[in-house]
Amino acid sequence: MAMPSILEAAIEQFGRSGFEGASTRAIAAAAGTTMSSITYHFGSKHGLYLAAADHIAQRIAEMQAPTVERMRNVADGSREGAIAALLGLFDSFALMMLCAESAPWARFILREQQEPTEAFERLYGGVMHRMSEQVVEWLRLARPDLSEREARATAIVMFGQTMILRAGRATVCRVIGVETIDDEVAALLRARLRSNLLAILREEPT
Amino acid sequence: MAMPSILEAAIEQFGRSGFEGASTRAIAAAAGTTMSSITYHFGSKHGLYLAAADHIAQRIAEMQAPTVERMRNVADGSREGAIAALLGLFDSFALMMLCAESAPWARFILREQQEPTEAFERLYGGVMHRMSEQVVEWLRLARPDLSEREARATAIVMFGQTMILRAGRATVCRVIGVETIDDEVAALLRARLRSNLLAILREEPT
DNA sequence: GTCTATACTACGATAGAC
DNA sequence: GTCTATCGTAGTATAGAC
Repeated sequence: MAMPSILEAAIEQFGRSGFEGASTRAIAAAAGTTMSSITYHFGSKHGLYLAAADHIAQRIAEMQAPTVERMRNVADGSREGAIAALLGLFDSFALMMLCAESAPWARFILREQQEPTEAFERLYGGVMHRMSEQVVEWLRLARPDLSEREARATAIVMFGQTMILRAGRATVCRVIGVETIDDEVAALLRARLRSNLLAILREEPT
Repeated sequence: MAMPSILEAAIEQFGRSGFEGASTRAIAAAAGTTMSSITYHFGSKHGLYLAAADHIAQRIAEMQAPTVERMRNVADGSREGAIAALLGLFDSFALMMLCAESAPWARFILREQQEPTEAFERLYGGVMHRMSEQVVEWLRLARPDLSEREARATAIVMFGQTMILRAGRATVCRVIGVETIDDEVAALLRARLRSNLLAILREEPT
């Protein structure tokens, strides 16, 4: 990136070093400006941090919007429609987790997951809530045997299968035995994810 | 914790604030000593960071050792034995992810996953490698239809279902609709995890 | 709006008393 | 081994020039 915006530089630095570890000087320098312009535009280091969270939520929402729209047409209220919609949505999540752009977002979000601050409200309210409620809704159609709470718990652990592609990236590469995830390995992981999701979604009540 | 050791305080502070954000003064103060004792015992801030990684790996290995031992007896070389061993092992992982002690470890490890340093070598070599290879071995017995690489990819995404209980904790609580995960919610999540694993492990080649 | 200059605090490392 | 004292550096925030 030739010249990132202040927000992009902030996400990068906050993600790598945390709120305290990141320095406004370094963020400003990376964005090609000076520290005091951060004060001018965002009020303070804390204001910049919250703006960074909003920016991430907005970018994720934008990135997932076309797929969500498409899957809403696939989901016709039937069980098979819901299964197809969920497979499409989780594959879209997986592609996001695998793309390079999500790396700085993930660093930022994972910190907030472990130690939630006001910024987590921005992330959850900005994009996570709508996405998870949509998954739960389709999951209840796909698995009518599950109670509301069981469906919510299932949605979470299903999402975990996708999230690990980013959150556990270093271990993923080690276990597969590659330096970086190329297209071939990405296809392998997506295929396994899809297969697992199908096994879970098609399961009949016993 | 009345008076944490320097290592415990270091894991806490490094996990919360990152390597740069954490201060040796604050770590020393939390451990009830002074900054220069860190220099004396660990050489430098960096030396303390590596020692913290070793400590985490050792504690995880100790915590999982009894279950691994028990499951090695359960795994008798048969498919059903391997399935039972995997269910037991992943449930043990889940209990670790749910217990309070793993919170500071997770904060530390997740940073290293996103931005691996020398400390990740300590974590991976210290405990992750043995655990993941054991999972892959049993998975190949449970799912003989999978190739080596498919089994490795499956092991990863299966582990993701467990890891999200810690790595995505804030979102887990929101989606379930609770403030903290009590015993009842923990049981719900473990049951869903087990059910999903069974669906994946019992799937026959199509 | 964007810069320089500066006030004040906190950092890691080290030296040396005991 | 553990402490205090101190050095040089870097942090945020603010004031004010332009």
